[in-house]
Amino acid sequence: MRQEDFQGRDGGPIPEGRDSLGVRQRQKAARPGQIIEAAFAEFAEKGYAGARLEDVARRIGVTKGTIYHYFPGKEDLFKAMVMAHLLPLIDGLKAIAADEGTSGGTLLRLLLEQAWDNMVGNEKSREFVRLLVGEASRVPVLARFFQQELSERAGELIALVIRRGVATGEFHAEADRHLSRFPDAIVAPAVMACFQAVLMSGAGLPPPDIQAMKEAHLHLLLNGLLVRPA
Amino acid sequence: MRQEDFQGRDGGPIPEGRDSLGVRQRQKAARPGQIIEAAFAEFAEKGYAGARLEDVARRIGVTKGTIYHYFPGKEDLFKAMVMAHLLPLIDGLKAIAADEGTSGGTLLRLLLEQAWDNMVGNEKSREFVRLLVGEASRVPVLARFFQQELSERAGELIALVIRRGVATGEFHAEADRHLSRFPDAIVAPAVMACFQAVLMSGAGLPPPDIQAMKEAHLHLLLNGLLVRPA
Amino acid sequence: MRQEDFQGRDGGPIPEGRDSLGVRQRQKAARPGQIIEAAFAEFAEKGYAGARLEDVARRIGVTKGTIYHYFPGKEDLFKAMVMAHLLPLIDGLKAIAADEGTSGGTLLRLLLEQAWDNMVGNEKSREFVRLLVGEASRVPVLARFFQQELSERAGELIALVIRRGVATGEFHAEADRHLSRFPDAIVAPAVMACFQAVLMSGAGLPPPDIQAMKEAHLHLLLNGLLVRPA
Amino acid sequence: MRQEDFQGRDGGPIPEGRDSLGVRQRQKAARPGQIIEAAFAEFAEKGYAGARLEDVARRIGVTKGTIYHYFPGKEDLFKAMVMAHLLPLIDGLKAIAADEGTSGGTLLRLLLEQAWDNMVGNEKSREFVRLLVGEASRVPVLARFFQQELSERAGELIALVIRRGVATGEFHAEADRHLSRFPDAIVAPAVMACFQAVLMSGAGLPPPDIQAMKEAHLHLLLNGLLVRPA
DNA sequence: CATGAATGAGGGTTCATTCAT
DNA sequence: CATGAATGAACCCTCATTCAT
Repeated sequence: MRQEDFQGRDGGPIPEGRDSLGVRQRQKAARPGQIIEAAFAEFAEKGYAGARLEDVARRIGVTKGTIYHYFPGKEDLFKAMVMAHLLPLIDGLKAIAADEGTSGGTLLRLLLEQAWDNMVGNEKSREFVRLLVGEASRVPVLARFFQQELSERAGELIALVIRRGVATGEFHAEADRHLSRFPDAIVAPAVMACFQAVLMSGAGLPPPDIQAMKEAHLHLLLNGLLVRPA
Repeated sequence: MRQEDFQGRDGGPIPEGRDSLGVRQRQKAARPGQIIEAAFAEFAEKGYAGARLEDVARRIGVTKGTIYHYFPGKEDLFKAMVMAHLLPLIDGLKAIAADEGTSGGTLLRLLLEQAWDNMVGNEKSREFVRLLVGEASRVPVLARFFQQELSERAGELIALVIRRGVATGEFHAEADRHLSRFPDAIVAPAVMACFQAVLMSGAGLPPPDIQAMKEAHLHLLLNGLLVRPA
Repeated sequence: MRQEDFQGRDGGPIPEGRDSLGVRQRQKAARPGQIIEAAFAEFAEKGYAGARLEDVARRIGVTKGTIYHYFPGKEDLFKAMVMAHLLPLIDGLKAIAADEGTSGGTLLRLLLEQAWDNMVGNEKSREFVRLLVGEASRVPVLARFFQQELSERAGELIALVIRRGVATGEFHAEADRHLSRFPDAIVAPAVMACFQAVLMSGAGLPPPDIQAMKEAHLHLLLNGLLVRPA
Repeated sequence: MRQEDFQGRDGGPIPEGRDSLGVRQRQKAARPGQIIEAAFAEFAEKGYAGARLEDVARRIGVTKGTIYHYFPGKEDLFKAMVMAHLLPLIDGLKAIAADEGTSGGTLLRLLLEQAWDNMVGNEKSREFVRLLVGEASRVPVLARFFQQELSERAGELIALVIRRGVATGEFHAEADRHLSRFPDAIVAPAVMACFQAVLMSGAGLPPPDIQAMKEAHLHLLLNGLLVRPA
């Protein structure tokens, strides 16, 4: 895995093929999306190095060679897969950021709601978070993209939300001062929940109660632990 | 990697070789620890499937064969390496748990202090956290061990700390009710900080200010965001 | 590449498409020639096994499938390409052979002139000679064809020329006796020049002075080295 | 096949393993030579791209992997094989060049004698000549090495021989003037004979009479064709 | 104890060939 | 006629594992 230049397969998230076309045409248009989806499942299950392109192909009923019609190689497929999952998240962030006239508290709740729904809410996204943490940092171009386009952007958005809350008197000023250095602390419990769920699943144990975790997160975040903040 | 039965390499964390023995004897006693250390470095850098035993061997100036004198195979080495890192963490937890007569607030600070120092404080432990999340959950026996011996135990300890704080009036009662379902939320920012640091490193960017992050964590945890809790 | 039966693509050297036909018709008629030309370029550059039909196709702006409309497969294309280059050479030989009433010396000069012009004179033919030597002898049907239709025929022609020269007193009798066993020795320097030029090109060095080589060949051939032939 | 830096496996031509060592040791020392020999046979038969490393391995009763203990990859093996065959030829040239006090005629005979014996005399060397012409020029580093270390050196030696013959009055002065531009013309018939033999073999025809060819070469070279040189 | 030669089962990648459109 | 998606058989190369020394 080397860095190289890098082009996400743009377009919507995992294109699915139009219609009103011959069977062959429809299949062709759908292939990249199918492959990416299968690749995600395979990479999530086995990790980057452990995944076999032949298994990716088998998941969608084609042969290895077909993958090479659409992606130059394993690494490019991995990158494209990561990008296909990252772009919607970025769009989600942009959507919230565009939401101008809202109070800090509401915006925060919106942000966390989305974080829990998009990241923790379903098995696939949890696996994706794990994959990102586990493998993407070994692919410099992905690490950089993630850091700049998502992590940093999220940080700025959170900082903005906090500042707005402070301005309206909802949040206390100390929060701004501290969290501007570590805005991700705000969403950390959601990320943590991903791992916990993935781990329980890996251990063959029953999954945790995600709704309860989400509420715990919200409550802790807003109120903290101390009875009487100094 | 399949589950199979599993035996952690007995006791101490990464045995280092006693003394008052011939050089050969001392080397022999030190080997397992050396190998485990080298294995950690290799696994952290390349991931489980991407790591090569030959490279592990080269890191300590021996050849492949030597590793097979001490470990039955790659997977066993991986397990032993994970265990060697996990056991001290468990011991740390036990030590705190044994600390009976302390107030909730102090105990919490102690707990977090240890979490930041042991997990986020140095590059190696951050990498280990990433490795655990990224790979260990694919090894059921490790996932189970981690879940039962560390995660669950930590959860209980945190719950205990909270309950004690509530009992002494330091923490408000709501905290107990919520966090008993998601005690790891308490340490989530520390874990998050690991990823952030690993990711920045992977992206070739300067590392974040960990001390500031730690303070942000503490402050947020204790005070929350809201000015006046309803 | 196996021997199998073998059919040279009929007549003319690299058919080029007549005229007074629709564009489509003209294209269609021209295709085989285009393909053969592209195939030659590709085979010469990469060798038989290293050549890719897709690259052959790309050279003339069509796709792989098109080639299969005109040739049954890679090996057949190779054979056809070799034949297309061989046939004109054979015709050249026949033309000279038909030239009855000329002296040995003139005929010899004619022969060599043609050899240098057709084989050494331009990059493509030099590459073809190399290809023939390098690959065609691994295709029995081509080796046989070349041997019988060109090599042997050339041998006979040369022998004839020598005999005629001896008869007219131009060449000494010994020449006939010896060269009847190895008539190709006469043209060997021209072949050698091909390799030398190809090799210089492969080594990234400036090409040799072909005109000077040709003169050296002629002079050596006619006069030999010794001052006073016994 | 790319150029890259390049190191011939020095040493004698195809080392063969000493003795007075354990079986394993003896085998190990012999392996590179065995592999190179097998590789030559395979490359000669199939060409570079057509050769399979597995078949090379099978020829000496080992498996594919073994080859990779001794050579980094296919191309390196090819280069090493070519070098192993080239070096002795170069040494032969040097030996002749060192032969100071001999007349031009004798030296020339010596040179040609060696050329015929080393290049045309046995099947393997003929195949090697073909391989060199057919493939080596596609490997720039080999093309360059061959050109500089063998071709050029041979040219200089031949030029020297001619000049010496001219000085002693054996050869006429014209020869020097012409052949200094194309010294390889002197040995061209020997090279030609290689192809002819390889081709006959490829065509499944009986091999030519090499001794007669050699004599034809000698005679033609010394006396030329013309009865009375103008 | 340690070495490293050897194995052999893959896994990534290529490409001639087929065939529905 | 021409396309290019899809196949599948190889082929290069890797590497965990074994074992004679």
